[in-house]
Amino acid sequence: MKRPAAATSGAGSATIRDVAREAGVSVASASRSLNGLTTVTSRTRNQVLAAAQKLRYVPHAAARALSTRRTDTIGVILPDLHGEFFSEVIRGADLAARKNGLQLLVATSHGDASQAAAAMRSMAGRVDGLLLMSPHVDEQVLAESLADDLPTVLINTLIGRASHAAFTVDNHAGAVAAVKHLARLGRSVAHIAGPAENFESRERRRGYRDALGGVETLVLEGDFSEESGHRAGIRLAAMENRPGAVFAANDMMAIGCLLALAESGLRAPADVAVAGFDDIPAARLIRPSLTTLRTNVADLSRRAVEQLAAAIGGDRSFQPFTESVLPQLVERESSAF
Amino acid sequence: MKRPAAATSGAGSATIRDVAREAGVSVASASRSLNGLTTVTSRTRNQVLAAAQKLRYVPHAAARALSTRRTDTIGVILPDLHGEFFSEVIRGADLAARKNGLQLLVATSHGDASQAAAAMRSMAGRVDGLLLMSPHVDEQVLAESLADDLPTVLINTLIGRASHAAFTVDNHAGAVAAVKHLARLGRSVAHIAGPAENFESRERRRGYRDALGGVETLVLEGDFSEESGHRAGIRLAAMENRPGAVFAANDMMAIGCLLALAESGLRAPADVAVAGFDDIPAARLIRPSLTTLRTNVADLSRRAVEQLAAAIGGDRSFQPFTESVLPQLVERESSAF
DNA sequence: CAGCCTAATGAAACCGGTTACATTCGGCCT
DNA sequence: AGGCCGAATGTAACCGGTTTCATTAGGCTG
Repeated sequence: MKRPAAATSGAGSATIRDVAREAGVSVASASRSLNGLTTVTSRTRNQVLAAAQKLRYVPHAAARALSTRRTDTIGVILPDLHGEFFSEVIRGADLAARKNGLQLLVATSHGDASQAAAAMRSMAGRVDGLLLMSPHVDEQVLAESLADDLPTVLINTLIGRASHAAFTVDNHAGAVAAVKHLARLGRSVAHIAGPAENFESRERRRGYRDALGGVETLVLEGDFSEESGHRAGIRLAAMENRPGAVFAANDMMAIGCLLALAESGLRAPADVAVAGFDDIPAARLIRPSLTTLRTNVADLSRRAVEQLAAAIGGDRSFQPFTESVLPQLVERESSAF
Repeated sequence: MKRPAAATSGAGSATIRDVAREAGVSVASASRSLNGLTTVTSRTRNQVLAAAQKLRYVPHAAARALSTRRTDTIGVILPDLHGEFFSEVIRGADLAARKNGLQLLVATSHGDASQAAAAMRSMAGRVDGLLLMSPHVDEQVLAESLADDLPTVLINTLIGRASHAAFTVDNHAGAVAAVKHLARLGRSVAHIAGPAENFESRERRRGYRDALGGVETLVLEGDFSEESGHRAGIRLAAMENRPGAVFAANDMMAIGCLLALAESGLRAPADVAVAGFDDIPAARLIRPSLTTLRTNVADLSRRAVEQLAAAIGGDRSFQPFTESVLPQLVERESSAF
C-alpha cells in the first residue's frame, strides 16, 4: 500500500481524479464525460477527453468492476482438447465477446471433474457469465461450485434437464445419418466405438444401433485414438465375412483404420467404405479423403456467448433452454459410390 | 447501486464483513485468517474459516484487485491462428498459469496490428502481465498501446532489440536444417515460399537460400494455403528439369504439393522428396507421411508464462532477454532415402 | 504481584471508480 | 426584473477487500 510514487507527474497510472483536476471539473463530470452517459456540456466533455488523453488515462478495471458489480468478462472452461476443436471454440467465443465488449477468461479442466470445479471456483466473482464445455461435469458438481445467479451456458455437457441453458451436438442423429449413408451403398456396416465412459461415444454408438434397426452388426472397441482405429482396421482386414463399411466414432480412429486397410492391401471405398465423425482438418487431406460429420463449433460457441451477453445485459428473457445442433454429413472419397 | 437484497440471509454474495460478524471478529482478523498471512490465533482462524464456509463466502476479485493492485491475471493475445497451434499455446500457458495461481485473459488479434492494439488497450488495467504473439505488431504499436510498466513477453514477434523479453522460433535455422537434409539426398532443392509480408516466411526463405550457399535454385510463390502448395506441385510436375526435392515454408503447402504430385503420377520421395514446416497433426497422418520441423509450442508458452509469473511475483531479475528456440527436424517418409 | 515486552486484535483509511442527491447555473416567461 | 424550472455540475457515499497504526491482551521475568 501507499506507494510513494503517487504524486509524481507523468508516469505511473493516472486516476480519474487526476483527469478531473487537469480538466478543472469534478470527478463526477469526468466520469460522465468518459462514459458518455448522462448529459454533459460538450465543452466539459472535450476538456475531460483532452485531459484524459494527455495523461494517458486508462480506467482501472477493478475499480469499475467493484463499483458497477460487473466485470464485463465471461469465463470459458474447456476440456483438455487437442487439435483445432479448441481454437474453433475460442474463435467463435472471441468473436461474440468482442462484439459485445466482453473479455474472455479461459481455463481448461484437464480431464476430470475436480479440475473443472476448481476452475469454476477460481473464476467465481471474476466473471459475469460462464461458458462451460466439459463432458466430465455433472449436475452435482455444477450445483456445488457454481454461484447460483451466474448466467451459464453449457456446451456438450451431459446435463440435459433444462436447469441450465445448453447447446448440444446431436451425436445420435449424426451417427444415424452416417450409418444410413453407408448402408445405402448396400453394405453391412461395422462400428468402431469410442471409450464407453464417454457419453458422446455412447450416443454415437446408440445412433449406429438405431440406424440398423436396433441390431449391432459388428462393434470393435476403440478409445478415440488413431492406434485403436488402426488395430480395428487390422482385425477388420483379417476377417472372413468382412463388412463392406465401417463407421468410426471419430475421425482419428477412422484414419487409423484407413491406414491399416491400405497396409493390408485393401482399398477404400472399393473394398471397405469408411466414415468418421468430427471433420478434423486431416480428414480432407488424407487420401482417400474421409467422409465424416461436421459441426460448426465456432458458430456454436459464438451463439453461446451471444446468449450470455444478452443475459448479462439484463435481458430477462434469458432462461434455460436446450438447443440441439445437427452435424452435417460431408461426403468424401472414402464412401464414394 | 444499493441493491435491496443485501441483508437477506443465505443467497447472494456474502462479504468479508458478513464473515467477520458471523465469526465475531473484526474484518481485519477475518482478512488475515482467510489469507493465512500474519499471525492469527488458530482459534480465530478456525472461527473465521467456519463462518466463511457456512456463508459460502467467495472473495470479490475486483475488490481485492483494487486494494492490492494485482489482478492475478495475465493477458494472452494471439493472432487468428487456425488449427492446433492455438490450442498448444493455450495449453502451455494454462499449465503455467494454473501452477502460479494466475488466470488467463485471452483475446485474438484478427490479423492486423490495429486489432492487436485494441486488444492490448482493452486489457490495460486488467492484467498483471502480457503474453503477446502477433507477427503484426511492431515496436511503435507496442510502445503506443502498452503500459510501460507491464511485464511483457513476446513470442514470434519481429521486435528483436532487447527492449522486451522475447521467445523466438529460429525459423532460419530450421529451414537450413530442412534444406540440408534434403540436399544430402543428392538432389537439387526447390522452395515453396510463404507470403512475402510475413516475416516468418521471409526467415524460412532466407534459411533456404543460405543452406544452398546463397543461391536460390528455384522458388515458387505461395501463401501458406494448401491450394497454393497444390499449384506449386502442378508446376513442379510439369517441369523439364524438375528438382528432386522441395522445401515448403509450411506443412499445408507441403501437403498440397504432395497431393498434386501424386495426382500427376509422381511419387514421393522416389521422384520428389518433400519437407514442410510446423508439424501439424496431418503431417504424420498422410501418406507418404511428411518430413517437417517441429516446435514445442506448448513448452514455449509455458515458459513465457513462468517468466511473467516470476516478474509479477516481484522478481527483480526479470529483464529483457531473447531466447531462440530451434525447431526439430522430424524425418518421415516424404524424404526417406 | 507489578512491570514489560510481544503477539493478537480492531478501527479506520485507503484503492479508483460510479452515482444518488444537493446545489448551482442559465434560459425563458410573465 | 423577478421567478421558475430544468439542465449541468459538484460533493460525498458507496462497492469489498487489504493494511497501517493504535490498542489491548497475554506471557514472562524480577
